[in-house]
Amino acid sequence: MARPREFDYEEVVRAAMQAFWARGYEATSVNDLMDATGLQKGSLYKAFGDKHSLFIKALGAYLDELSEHDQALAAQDVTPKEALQAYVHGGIDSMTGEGTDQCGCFAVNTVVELAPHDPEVRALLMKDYQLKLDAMSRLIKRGQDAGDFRTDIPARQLATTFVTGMFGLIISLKGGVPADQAHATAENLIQLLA
Amino acid sequence: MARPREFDYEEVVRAAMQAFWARGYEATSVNDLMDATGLQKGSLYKAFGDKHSLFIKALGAYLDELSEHDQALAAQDVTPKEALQAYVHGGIDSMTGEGTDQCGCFAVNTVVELAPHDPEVRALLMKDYQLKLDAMSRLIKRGQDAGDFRTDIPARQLATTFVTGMFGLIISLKGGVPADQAHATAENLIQLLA
DNA sequence: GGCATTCTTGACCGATCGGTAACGAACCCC
DNA sequence: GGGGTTCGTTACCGATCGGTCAAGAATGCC
Repeated sequence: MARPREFDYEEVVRAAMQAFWARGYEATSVNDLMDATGLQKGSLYKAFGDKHSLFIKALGAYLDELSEHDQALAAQDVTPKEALQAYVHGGIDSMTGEGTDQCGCFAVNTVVELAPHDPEVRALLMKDYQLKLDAMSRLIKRGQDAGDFRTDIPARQLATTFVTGMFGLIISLKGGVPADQAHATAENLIQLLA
Repeated sequence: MARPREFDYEEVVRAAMQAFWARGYEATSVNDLMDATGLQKGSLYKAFGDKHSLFIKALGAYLDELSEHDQALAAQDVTPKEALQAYVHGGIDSMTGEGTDQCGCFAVNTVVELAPHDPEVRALLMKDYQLKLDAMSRLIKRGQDAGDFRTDIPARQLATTFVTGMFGLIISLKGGVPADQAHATAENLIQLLA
C-alpha cells in the first residue's frame, strides 16, 4: 500500500558493517556510509534512525555471524584439539589475507573504541563474550575427556585463558606482527593447554 | 631575549596524553585538549604544530614510561616468577583502580585505532613491542635457568605468548571483565609457563 | 627606555560533522 | 485511475571540526 524500498536491508547492514569495521565508529562519517551502502542520506536515516542505531545493527550482525561460527565449533567431526587449531589458524588467515587491510576483529575494535562509554554496545559484546566462553569451555571439556588437554585446571578457566590469548593475537596482528609469528604463538597457546 | 612560555612542556604533554588515553585520537577534539592542558588553541599549535604531532608526543611519552617500567623488570630483587606476578597483577590493578574509568592501555588503544593507517604510530608501537619482548624474554630465560619455567619451549616464544596473553587481558578489562577474573586468568597464564 | 623576539589570547576561517525536511516518485488499494 | 502512504533525492541546518592569524603582552639586549 506504499512504495517498497529499493535496497536489501541486510545487504546495507553488511555494507555499513564493513565500513565501521575498517575505520571505527568515529572515523566513519555518514558520507562514508552513503558511499559504502550506495544509499542517500535521507534513506539511511529513514531506515535506521541515526548513525548509532545503524552501528548497533551492524555490530549485531557481526556478532551473530561470530556466534554462529563459535557454535559450529562443537559440531565438527574432528578432535577438540584439531577443531581448536582449525579455529584459531583460520581466524588468523582471515585477518591476514589479501585485501583485509589490518581490519582485525570488529568486536575487539569496538571493545576498545566504544565499550567503556557505551552501555548498549558493552552489553552486546559481553553477551557474545559469554557465549564464546561457553562454546570454548564445552570444546575444551571434551578435549580433557579425550585426554588431549590437561585436567589440573578447570575447563572454563582454560577456555578463559585461551580466549584471552586469542584477543591478544588479534591485537598483535592489528599492530603489525607478521602472520607466521601469530601462527606460532597460536600453536604455542594450544600447546599450553595440553 | 623573548617572552618565555608560561607552561611546563612535559606537563602539557602528559595532560594531552591523559585526554587521548581516555577518549582516543578522533574523539578527542582540540577543544578537549585545551581543557585538559589549560592552554589556548594558539599556544597549543605554536608549541606542537598540529593535533597529530601532539598525539605523537603524547604517545611517545607514554611508551617511554612503559619501556622504563619494562626495563625495571630485570632489576628486581625477586625471582623471575615473582617479578612476573607483580608485573601483571600490578598492571591489572592499575587499570581497575578508582577513577581509571576503563581507559585501559594507551598503547593498545592506539594499536586498534591508528596503527593500521598511521605508519609513524605503528613504528613507535612496534619498537616498544620489541623492547617489551626483549625484556620479557630475558626475564623468562632467567626463570628457566632457575627451574621455575618450562624449558621445552624457547624463552622468546614463551615471552611472546605471555605478552600476547597480557594484551588479551587488557582487552578483556576494557570490555568489562571483572578484576578478579582478570587476576585469575593472569595467574593461569603464569602457571602455563611452568 | 626603546627594540627585537617570542608567547598568549581570541576572533575567525572553510570544511565537514550528524541530522532534518520538503518534495517528487513509486507503489497498493479501492 | 485517484488517494493514501512510504521511499528516494537533495538542499539545507546549526554545531563543531582542525587550523590560522593579527594584535597585545612579556621578556632580554642594547
